[in-house]
Amino acid sequence: MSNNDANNAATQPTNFIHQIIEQDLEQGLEKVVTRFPPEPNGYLHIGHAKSICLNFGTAEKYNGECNLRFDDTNPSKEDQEYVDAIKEDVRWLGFNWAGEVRYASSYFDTFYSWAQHLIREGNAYVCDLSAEQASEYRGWATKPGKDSPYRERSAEDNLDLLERMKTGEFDEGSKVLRAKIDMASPNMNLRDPILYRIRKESHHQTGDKWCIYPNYDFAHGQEDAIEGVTHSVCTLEFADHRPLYEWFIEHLPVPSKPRQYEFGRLNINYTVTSKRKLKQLVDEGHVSGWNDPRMPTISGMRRRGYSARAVRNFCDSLAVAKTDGIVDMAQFEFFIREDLNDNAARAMSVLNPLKLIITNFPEGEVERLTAPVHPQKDMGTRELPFTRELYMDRGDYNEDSTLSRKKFKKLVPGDFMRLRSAYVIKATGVVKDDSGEITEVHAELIPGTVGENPPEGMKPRGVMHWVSATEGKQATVRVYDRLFNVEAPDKGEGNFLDNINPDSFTEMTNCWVEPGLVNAAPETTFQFEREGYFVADRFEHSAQTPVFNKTIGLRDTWKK
RNA sequence: UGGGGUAUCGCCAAGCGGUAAGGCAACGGGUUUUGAUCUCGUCAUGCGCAGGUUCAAAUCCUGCUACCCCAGCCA
Repeated sequence: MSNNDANNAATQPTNFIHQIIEQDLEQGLEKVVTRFPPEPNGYLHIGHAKSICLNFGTAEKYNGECNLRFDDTNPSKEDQEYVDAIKEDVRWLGFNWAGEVRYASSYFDTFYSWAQHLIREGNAYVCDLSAEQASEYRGWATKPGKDSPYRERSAEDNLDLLERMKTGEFDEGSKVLRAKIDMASPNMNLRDPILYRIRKESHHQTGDKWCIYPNYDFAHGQEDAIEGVTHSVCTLEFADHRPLYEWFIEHLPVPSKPRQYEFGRLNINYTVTSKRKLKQLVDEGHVSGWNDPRMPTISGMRRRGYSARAVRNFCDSLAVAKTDGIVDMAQFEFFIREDLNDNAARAMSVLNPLKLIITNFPEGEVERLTAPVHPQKDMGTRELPFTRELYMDRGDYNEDSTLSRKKFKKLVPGDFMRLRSAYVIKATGVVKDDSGEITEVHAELIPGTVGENPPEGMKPRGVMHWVSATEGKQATVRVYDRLFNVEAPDKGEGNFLDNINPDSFTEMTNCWVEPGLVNAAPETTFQFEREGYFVADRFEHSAQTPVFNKTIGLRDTWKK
């Protein structure tokens, strides 16, 4: 772990889960075991990152262990692709799970024998009610449910029926195994919850071995118990399930007694964190895939250029509490910029090129200037070829020379400007095409101003970036903006898709970068000075076809 | 109108009976060859509301109110 992480860990707010753990430790608990238990039915997103940092971070903090366990109890929604992606994402975030990856499906035999155990104890029964009937029998929040007519089947019959469900003798939906608890419980989860349902589907891990699959409630606590998990941390919506979680732990011969604790899931404005919605964005082509740089998925953030450290720092800054708030995207962006400012190499790139001719610099000549890779940290230097023909950004020139020096720190006719890491120049004129558009800006350099202040009276208005038109390289730059243009895209009446920002993606193919950049390895991050942070695309960048993604702009306090 | 949660600055929050931490954002000043960074400063007589207990309450009690979650053979 870097110093940065260590420092943050030291200032980390103590949360209620850590408080509980510390009490448990004082009372003799020997080892803390946590787990991150995703279902492989989609890619991980920033909300999962918080859970990952909490679970793995907690284990790390107390010298315990954290398992990565796939809660793969529903083959109809799951896929090996997701299993692979999730493993990659957890590793990329910088965490190592204890031992091998675990799968709920590898405990299916045990679950089955435990179901038989419940039946023998008179605590479970096979129910033939249809889904609709079962729903009716379940009652309403304020209305108690009524017992299923199949509730009093004999243990022998139940055992036999369950076995036949398992071997595929019955149709999907025709039978389920239910726990016999209390149809009048004010907690709906306790109204004889379903333990097994028939699903004649091939499972990504167990193939066609099973025709029945356990429900979440009949799996999760037992998985924790089998793995010796001490603190099973989940999100708030599972609080109502805790009594059921405990019921199974009490009624089954489990090897350990884990406890469940709930915390508030992470919400961020201007985005959605629901696997269902993210999948919809992918399936319907609103984004290019799960790793589209606009996606709040871990793989999307990675491709966008966010570092794992920035994501971790952000997650660690988050409170682990029971409030369900919506964190401001600006808070996340702070950590992204903080990390990139510290670690990204500086470079220059002209996004909207406008020719800048240095009229007093000889044609064909190349002056090799050097510039630091980072303005504060010692990260070495880089070579910057300076030539007669350069590119500057169109936005850095304005014909109105009456603009105040205080307010407009860019090039205007007759005034001086510093070329970053190079000369101070004076704008002397422009060339326009027939339509009146400026095609060239002409300027002359002030000799001796590289690394030196200009003579009296030539104080530059400001500093601007540039790239040699003859030595620089052409590149594609992809600019991303927020995917949704409202704070809470999934709240309110309409479809969340209606809130998609139509301008969230812009591709600029005529950008110019300093020559060294095309050789950058994919995923190398840069600060293009005065523009923002960019990353060489993980999949499409190459020396022949340089592609950079805009990660995030520089903080901009310029009041227009 | 059943059950389970939660309410402290624009946002996220600490606080666990002794007189409102911190971060983000915002707003001012300084430094600067990135309008970046860095740096200095400002930002809750107030803790959902109303009562009560106490020398002392965001913290305890009572009663309200608001919001979130639960009626999948999803997790």
